[in-house]
Formats: sequence, C-alpha cells, structure tokens
Amino acid sequence: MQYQKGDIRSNILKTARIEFLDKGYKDASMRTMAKNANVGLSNIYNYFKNKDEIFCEVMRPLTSSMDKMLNDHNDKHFISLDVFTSEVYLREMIDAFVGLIKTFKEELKLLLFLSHGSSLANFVNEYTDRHTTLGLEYIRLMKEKYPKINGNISVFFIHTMSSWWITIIGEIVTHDLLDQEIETFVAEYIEFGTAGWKRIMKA
Amino acid sequence: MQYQKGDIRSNILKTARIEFLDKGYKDASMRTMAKNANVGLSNIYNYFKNKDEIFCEVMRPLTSSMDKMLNDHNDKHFISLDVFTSEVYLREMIDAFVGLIKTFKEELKLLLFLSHGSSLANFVNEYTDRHTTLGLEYIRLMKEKYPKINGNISVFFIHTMSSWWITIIGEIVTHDLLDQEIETFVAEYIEFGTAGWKRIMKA
Amino acid sequence: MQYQKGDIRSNILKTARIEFLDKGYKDASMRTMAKNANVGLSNIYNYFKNKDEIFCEVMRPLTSSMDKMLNDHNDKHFISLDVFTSEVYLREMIDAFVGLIKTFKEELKLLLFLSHGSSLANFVNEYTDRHTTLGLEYIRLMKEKYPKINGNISVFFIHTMSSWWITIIGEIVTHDLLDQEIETFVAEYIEFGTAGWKRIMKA
Amino acid sequence: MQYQKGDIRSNILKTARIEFLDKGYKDASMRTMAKNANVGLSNIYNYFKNKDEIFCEVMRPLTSSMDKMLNDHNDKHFISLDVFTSEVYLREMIDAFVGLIKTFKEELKLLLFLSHGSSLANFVNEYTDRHTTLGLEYIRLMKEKYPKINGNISVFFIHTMSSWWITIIGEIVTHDLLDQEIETFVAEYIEFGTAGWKRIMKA
DNA sequence: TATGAATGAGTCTTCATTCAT
DNA sequence: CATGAATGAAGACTCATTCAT
Repeated sequence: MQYQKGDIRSNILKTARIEFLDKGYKDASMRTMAKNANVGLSNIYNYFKNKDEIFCEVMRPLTSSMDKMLNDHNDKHFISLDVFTSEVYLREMIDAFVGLIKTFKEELKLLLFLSHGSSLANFVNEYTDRHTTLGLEYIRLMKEKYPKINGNISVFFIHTMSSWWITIIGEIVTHDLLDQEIETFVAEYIEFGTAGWKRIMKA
Repeated sequence: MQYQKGDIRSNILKTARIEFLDKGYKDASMRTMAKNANVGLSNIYNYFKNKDEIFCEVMRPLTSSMDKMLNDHNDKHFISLDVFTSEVYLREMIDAFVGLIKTFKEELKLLLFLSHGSSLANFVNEYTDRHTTLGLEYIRLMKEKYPKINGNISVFFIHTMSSWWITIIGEIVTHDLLDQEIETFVAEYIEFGTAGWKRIMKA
Repeated sequence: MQYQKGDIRSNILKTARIEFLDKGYKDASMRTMAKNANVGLSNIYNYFKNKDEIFCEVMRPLTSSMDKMLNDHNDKHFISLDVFTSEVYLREMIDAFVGLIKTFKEELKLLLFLSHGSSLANFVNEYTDRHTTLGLEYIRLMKEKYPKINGNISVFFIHTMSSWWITIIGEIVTHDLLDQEIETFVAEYIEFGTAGWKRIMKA
Repeated sequence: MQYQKGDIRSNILKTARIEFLDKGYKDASMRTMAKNANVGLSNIYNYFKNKDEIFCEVMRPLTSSMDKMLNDHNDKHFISLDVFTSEVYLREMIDAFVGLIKTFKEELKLLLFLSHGSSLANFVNEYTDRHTTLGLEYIRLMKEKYPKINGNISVFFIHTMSSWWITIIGEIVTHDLLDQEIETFVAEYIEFGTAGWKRIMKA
C-alpha cells in the first residue's frame, strides 16, 4: 500500500529477472512473476505493456552498454591506427568485454541463451553484424595506411571472428570463470589472435 | 491408405522434422504433426514415447555422425602425431565438419538453435566438452613427444577453441554459404589457426 | 496544460466518441480514451459515473434531437390533418430525418449499429414504438375526420412502417449517400409510400 | 463416457446456441458453454476450431436456407414474369420468408441482432446486397418485356426495399407474432407494396 | 481535481499426454 | 494398431471500476 511507484516497478523487474533467468523468456510465467513480486497479475500491466517490454527493461542496462561499447570503439580507434598496435586493439576490445561480463554476467546469459521468443532474440546477431562492419572498416583503413598488407579477407571470416567473441563471452558466463582464469585466458587469446591476424594479413 | 508399419513411423518423423524446423522444439505442436502426417494424434504415441523421443529420433542421424566423428578422431590421430602436421589435423577436423554441414544443414540448425526444451538442448555443450577433452589429450601427447613445446595451455582456452568451431558451423548453416565461400573461409581459418597454435605452443 | 473544467470534460467526450465509433460501445476501452484524452483513467470517473454515462453523453445531441422531433410532430400535425396532405406529412417527416442524418451521421451509426451493451441499446426500439403510437393516433384522427377510410390497420403494420424509416436511415448513413442521391431516393420513397398508404386506407 | 461422437458435438452445439441467444456472440462465454454441456472446456476444441466456428455451425441451417432461398428465386422467377404477377412475386417471396421465420426464429434473432464480432456479422449486409442485385435484374427483365414501364429506379431504392424485408423479419421475430397476426400483416404489406410498386413503375 | 495503484474475475485458446475402446 | 474423447493446467492479456492520497 505504502509503496512508491518506483519500488513496485523495480520490484517487478527484480522478480522478473529471476524468473527469466530460471526459465528463459518463453517459459517464464507472468503469473509466477506476479506471485513472487506480491503484485496482482493484472497490476503488472499498469507498469509494463507486456512481457516483452519487461524483458527489454531487464536487459536495458546490458544492451545500452553493448551499444555504447560499439559506438565508443568507432570513435576511438579509427583515428590513429598502427599495425603494431593490433595487440592493443585486441586488448582494449577484450577488456571492454571483460568489464561487461563482470557487470552483467546474468544478463548476458539471458541475452545469449534465454532470449528466444523475445524481441531481443536477434540482438546478438545484429550486434555481430555491426561488429563485423566495424572490423571490415578497420581493415580497409589499415590497408590504406599499409598498402602492403593483405586486405583481401573474406567478409565471412571477419564475421566469424566477431561471433567468436560472442561465443567466448558465452563460455565465460556459463563456466563461472574466476578473474585469474579470465586473465590467463585473455593472455592466451591475444597471443593466439595476434599471431593469427599477422599471418593472415601478411603483416 | 495401406501403409506398412515403417511407412507411418517415418512419415511421422518426416512431418515432425518439418514442424520442428519451422517452430523449434518447444513451439512445435504434436497436433500439427499428426495432422500433416495424416495420423491420429494419439496414434503417434504408439510409435514414440513422447515429443522428446521424436525429436531425438529426427536428430539421430546427425548426433550419431557427430559422435562417430569424435570417436574416429580419437582412433586415427593419436597414433602418429607430428607437430608439423597440425595443419593436417586442422584440415581433417574441418573437412569432417564441412561434410557434416553439407549432409545435415537443417538438422544442425535444429540442434544449434531450436532444441531448447528438449533433451538434446545440452548436446552441443556436452559435445564441446568431449571435444575439449580430446584436444587436451592431443596436447598432452604432443608435449610427450616434443618436450620443448608449451603444453601449459589453459583448459578453458581449449574449450573456447572447441566451441568456436560450433559457432562457425552455426554461422555457416545460418548464412547459407556456397561451397566456394566455405572453401575460401576454411583456407583463411587454417592459416589463422595454425599461426595461432604454433605461437601459443611455442612450436 | 491549463485546461478549464469544461475543456477536460469535453475533451474526454471527444476522444470517447472517436473510440466508440471505432470499436463500438462494448469494445471501446476506457484506457484508450484516457490515453487519447491525456487524462488519468481514474480521473474520468470524476466527470462521469461510468462508461455508459459517457456514451449517453456523447449521444445526447442526437437523442435529444430525435426526442424533440417526435414531440414537434405531435404538436404540429394533429391540428389540421387532411387526407390529401399525406404526401406533405411524409415529406415533412422525411425532411426532418434527412436533417438529422446530415447533422448526426456518425452518431446515428453509433446508435443504430454500435450501441450494443449500453443503455441506449434499446433506444431505437423504444423510439420506433413511440413513433408507432403516434402513427396510430394519426390514423385514428383521420378516421374520425373521414369516416369512410379504412382505419383498421394492424398495429404491427404501422410498427413496421416506423422501423422502415430507421432502416432507411441506417442505409443512408452506411452508404454515404450524396445529397443528390438522397433527394432522388426521397422522391421515389414518397411516390411509393403515398400510393401504398392510399391503397391501404382505401382513400 | 459412453457418448457417441455426434452426441457430444450436438450437445455442445445445443448449449452453445442457448448461450449465444442469451448473451450474443461476443459476450457468450466458452466456459459457460462447457459447463452447461458437461464437457471440459478444452475438449470443445476437439470438436470445433474456435468460438466462431461453433457460431457458424449453430447458424448453418439458417444460413444455408437463406442462401438456398435466394438461389431458388433466381431459378424460378426469371422464366415467366408478368407485370400483373408482381403480387405473386411478392407473395412468394414473403411466403418463403415467413417459412424461414417459423423454422428459425431464434437463429434469426442471433443473426440479426447478436452476431456482432463473429464472421457472420456481415452476413445480413451481404445478403441484402445479393437480394438487391436480384431485384435489379428482375426490374431489368420487366422493362425488357414491358418497355413502357419505368425501369429507372435508383439502386439505392431497391437496396432499401431489400433491407426493409430484413427489418420486417427482425420485427416479427422480436415481437413474437402469432400466425394470424403474421397473415394479417402480410396481406397489408402486399396491398401496400403492390400499390407502391405499380405507381413507381408507372405500370 | 487528479493521480497511481490495485483488483479479481474474466477473455479465448493451446498444450502434451492418457485412456478406454 | 488405431481412434475419438477427455483432461486440467497453463498461456498472456484486458476489463471497468475503486480507493487512498
């Protein structure tokens, strides 16, 4: 009775989040959310338009951060790029991802594995596509600056590299890696990746 | 009208496959299958225990092949391994996968993206784990034979590489790649991968 | 922002009218009205007792006019009636209706086709009944004045003639007749009707 | 348990009919039907696709008869028509309607006043249109045979006459007219109508 | 006057599965 | 082997209205 508006709303979101994590978007039950939030089922619809909106709202912090990440990269990197900095490029990208993982572990599980049926079901694919576009642009600029390198890399390969990252994120959030393990992995990944990229670009 | 026993069963499987591909495991409707197979709904239960069994049966050719693939590798490779053959190792592995893709494109979509809710939902994870185990064993043997190489690679990194392959398969079946495109990609992937592996193993 | 009292009320009525026309009484949503009127849903209940009252209020101009029409006729016609003026009688009646149609086309649609569930659902029937009573009285007076005519016309027939007019109104508002078309129709109707009436009254 | 298929089906239809008559299509409750038919709610959906299908099935005898009526007329009348038989024409038409009314009184109420929301909501309008088309054709043929008559009657007037009949049917089923009253009315109607038609056609 | 919160019964429809015949 | 009937819980969502503030 004496709740303030925000309290109830965020209360719903909290229990919704748990329900979504437990069952996935499709199988999550509005009834259950209502019960756990101590709210009348119909009352939920005074706060949210529908199930999908609740889901999006739960995911908003993550999706916003991810969008922001992509845009930031856009701004930051294409100013001064250097072939020898590709390690830096990788490191930054991955650091950003690691930060994301630490903040939004559960939400990432939701996004990657449990969003089927929601309007965010395609978010990852679209994100990968945008990331791929960015990668292509990066390579184009490198080629401009260092004409000798091989810029002739198939779009699909770049795409694959983008979705690899997503896969890695999925693996990390799934396996509850410790910070130390993450660090180790990142080191290996960078070693592996820079060697691979250098070879493929004949740099 | 005069179906033989096998006819009906395989008829059910055929329409079930289409229904599963169309809607995914969870959303696929037994009623629809029955209707399209010209079979009484309850009669389906004379041929299969439940929905899940139908799904598994539809997927059996794929899952068997995948299991077989893993076992074959086990047998074949650990006899004569050579660090210089890692390219061969990759090539073989990937050829096997490419064969799989060409034969079971639709089933792979089912397995990777539409199996949620079924008992095969975890198949990919388990497969990745088994594949990871294999990879670890491979490295251990390499290290035994060539003591100078770095065998100290984190389990998680290997795991990541395994699931990358799955991701790639997913990308290929999703994007309807042409054979030529697949070939191009494989070449790039191998170049990238062997360079990466060599570096990380200090080989 | 600074609405005056009347503004809000009439604002609600305006949006309610649109909503009613769009969905009919039953399917019209209070929520939608509130939203479109930029008014809190519960606040509507400070201006109107309930949905039905809103509907009646929206329809008031029409229902008042119709009531007035009936009363006017009552006053006007029963003073000097003449069997040869029956054409005039028809003409006046129909002119009144045509005026009504031009002024309240949309409201008439509401009243005739979309009032189910509201307290006006029976308005048309009651109106027809009252109109019938009037017709009966008219005939009675005619018979008094011209004893030779046949005054023995069944109540139901008169009733039918009354509801015919309502039907015609419904047809006109439904088919968006042009003025010219209405005129043509009225001429035909009067020709048809006077011939019919004369015959049936043996006049 | 020992019901035969048809029993249950027709049982559902019977209770559905009552529920529809009681509340109209939209407000009729599937729950109530199920309860009154002693059938599990979900079981109803083994017999009918949805609420609308039940409604159509309940109405089928009526709608079929009406369709048949229209077609029959088509066949019968346009062979030998005679201007002096217009009374016969009217009489036959109306007899057909009266027969309909006696057989399907309740269904007619449903169709005319309670079908809103169902797929039969427009049946009456469409029927009127078809009937109008028929009327136009009739007049055209008359004009051919008796070139002197006035065939120049507006479509809308004919349309109005068609929908008048529907109105009359509605009035009869609403007011529970006795057979004797119907007969009286029909006689008056025919007298009125033939006079009207003759005048308007200058015949 | 105005608002946000709450209500609780209600909507139609779908589901996989079981069972007696 | 096949069928038709049945089940009962569950699905998301809407409704007009009330009430305390």
